[in-house]
Amino acid sequence: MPQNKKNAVSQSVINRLPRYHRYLSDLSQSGVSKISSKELAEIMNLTASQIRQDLNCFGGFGQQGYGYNVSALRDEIGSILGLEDLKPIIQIGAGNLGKAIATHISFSSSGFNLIGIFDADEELIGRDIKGHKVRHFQELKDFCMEHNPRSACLCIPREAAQKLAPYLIEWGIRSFLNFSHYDIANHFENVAVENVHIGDTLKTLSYTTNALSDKMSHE
Amino acid sequence: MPQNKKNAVSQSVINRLPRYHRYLSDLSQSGVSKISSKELAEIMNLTASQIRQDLNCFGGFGQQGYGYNVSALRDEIGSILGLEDLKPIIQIGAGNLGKAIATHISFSSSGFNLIGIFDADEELIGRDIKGHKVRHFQELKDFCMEHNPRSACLCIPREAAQKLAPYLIEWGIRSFLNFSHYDIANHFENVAVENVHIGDTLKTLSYTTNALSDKMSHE
DNA sequence: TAGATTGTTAATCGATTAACAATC
DNA sequence: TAGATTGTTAATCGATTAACAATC
Repeated sequence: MPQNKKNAVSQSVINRLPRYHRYLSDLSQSGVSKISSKELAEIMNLTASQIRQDLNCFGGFGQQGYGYNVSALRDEIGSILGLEDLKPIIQIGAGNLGKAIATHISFSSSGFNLIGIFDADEELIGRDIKGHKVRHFQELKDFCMEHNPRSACLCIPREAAQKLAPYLIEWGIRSFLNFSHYDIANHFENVAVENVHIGDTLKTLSYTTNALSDKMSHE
Repeated sequence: MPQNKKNAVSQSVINRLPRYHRYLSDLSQSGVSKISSKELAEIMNLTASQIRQDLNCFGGFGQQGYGYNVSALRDEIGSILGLEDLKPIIQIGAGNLGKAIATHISFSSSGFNLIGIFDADEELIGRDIKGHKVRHFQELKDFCMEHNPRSACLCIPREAAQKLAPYLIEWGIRSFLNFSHYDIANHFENVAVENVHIGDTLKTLSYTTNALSDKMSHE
């Protein structure tokens, strides 16, 4: 039972956990064994209050008068995030983006185990990406039946995602890392979706870039 | 003057603007010319109230009793985001991720104009990515002096980002699309940073995936 | 005009920060 | 013990939702 205190932990807290995990891993590897919420807050540019509040959603991991044990806390957060039990995940799409994701991202350090890569492009079928032969979409159903992945990483265009989503869900997929512009969460219930829309992020940067120039020129 | 009403628009609102823009573009292309906040809310899975509240940070773009003109509103939001004036941007890193970003992302539809790609790996120098010859880091300073980019897309590991950041800022870069784990915003002032940490997103998905299974098995 | 829907103010909700007693 | 720092409650702040008068 990973969640031992409050029943519902807010999305904002959950979104901060990976960053805590990252900083604590780094600290641990630099040989830091003990840290206070105040020190960590300084490093991460947060308030000590927020850190203590966040952690206490899951339990009391510190010691009064002392602080937190860095590696123990890192492990606790890793366990809350479910990073130890590697969940099988398939990737759909082996184009430019798909290749980069499969090569660049460490699924295994994020709680998943990449077990297959699929594409529709004959050109790509059979190629090797990180030790995985790219398989044809035709094999998807049988593969899902056999290996029971519950998660998928979608590196395909919106139309393909829209077409494929109902099948994936029928075949047991329940959680998605979604790079497509198809809004899965709006169309299906009881699915977990994380969208990565780099174009949207760039547009936000466009706004803040302009706002920054405005600000600087008014000073 | 893009911001004509309130002085400070919250980050939450700004983060929603690209999604509005995307949906309105799609609607416009599907031939929809008029929409009410209620209808748009339904499609986007938001509340009508939030949409009206968000838009009114920037001005009154609708018409009482009628609703909003889809393409006009799309253009207004595009203009707020600064998508028309293409800001020169350079990309640092032409590895797997860099290649995918440069190929996959349309900078020009997000307010930027990619003017150069750089890497340190001799192996990659001179290669062509989307019509850009990959240049060596050595050329960075002169290139910045000549073309005056203010923005950079960092597709390099943390150590490289940490080493390079002070130089980039010295050479005039003020805004970053940051794929590295180096926390630029913590170390420099008056810079605009958007971080893309796909590993963090995956870890969040790991949590929600487990939470979902728990939920489903308790029903 | 009557109906619809905005722009905007007020009420609610949730998240962050501050404060402090508990305790190592 | 005295000092430090947590866990936790209370206060503040901001964001979302509801309500409604203005108006097309």
